[in-house]
Amino acid sequence: MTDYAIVCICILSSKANKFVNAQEISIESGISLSTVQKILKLIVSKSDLIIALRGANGGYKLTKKASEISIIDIIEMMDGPLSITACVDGNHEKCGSRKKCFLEGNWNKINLMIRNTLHSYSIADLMCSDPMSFLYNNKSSEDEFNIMELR
Amino acid sequence: MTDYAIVCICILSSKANKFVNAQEISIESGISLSTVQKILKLIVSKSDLIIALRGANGGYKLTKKASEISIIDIIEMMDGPLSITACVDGNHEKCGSRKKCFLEGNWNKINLMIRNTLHSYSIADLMCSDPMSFLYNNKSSEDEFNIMELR
DNA sequence: TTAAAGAGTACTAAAAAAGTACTATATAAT
DNA sequence: ATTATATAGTACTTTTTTAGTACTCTTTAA
Repeated sequence: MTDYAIVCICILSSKANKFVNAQEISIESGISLSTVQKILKLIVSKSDLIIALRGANGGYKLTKKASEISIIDIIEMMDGPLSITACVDGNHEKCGSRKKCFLEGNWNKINLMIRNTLHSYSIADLMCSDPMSFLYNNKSSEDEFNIMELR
Repeated sequence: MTDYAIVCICILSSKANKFVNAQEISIESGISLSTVQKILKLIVSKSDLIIALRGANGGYKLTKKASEISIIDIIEMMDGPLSITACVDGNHEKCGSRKKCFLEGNWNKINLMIRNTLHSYSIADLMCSDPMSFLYNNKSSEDEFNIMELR
């Protein structure tokens, strides 16, 4: 579902400033119409990333540029807060072996790093076919570091 | 399940060089005996991380030190290769909108970074209660960088 | 020889995810 | 105003995945 959401957003971003309806997105993406419809209305209701226009010639439109939408935004919008294990962050109550859990806050660190990674990638990065192009884009130095790590 | 696996491995590492049976681990962890049994035999069959001894006084023992077991090893042993989306790496056939998929190899980069993060953490790091202690441990410079990123 | 412990497999149940269908609401064009 | 078109919202069904359980077989130490 999150995959689909990202694909839909990519398509919308490739036709920015224009309302694109669910059927067009379905055809472009190969995702079934009903699924596209479901995902788009979900995104609209859960975020301000997309605005919708009803009625004839209606459709969906992104409110931000592709470079301003980070992967983590979409993932967390679809799946809720990122957490690898049950007892990350606020979820400590659900950890059955609470007192015995000596892992404590260490998961949080790992989690934070992964969030960081996902945060540093935008939809624009995903759509870009030149794997190195974001080296010379206007990205923060934090992001540049991550690129070094890729090797 | 992967959570459980990590907890079991942590317990084993706290009693290294000694065979610990499933029941002990169940009691220590709070995880039900049958689940502990299931996980441990799974780990034995899928990796060489743990060796088992049958019969009286039998049990399980780690083959490596906690600092030598990375989180990614356990996660990928339990869940298979890490991939956020369906069309990462070898999975390109399963991506329905293959030709239309303009995301191509970009997911792989993100994936690689996340693997990298998880690779840089060991069971020892997880068990360590001092959040900064791995700064002065014998870890690679690559890992040190990751710590910086945490702030 | 016996009791204890893991190995392997098959089955069941529960939870999550995905997909579908239907009704309501809004909008543009006529 | 009316109609056609498009999204909003919700409820339901199906499928898939995950988790948990039970049983039989094999190994090992006392």
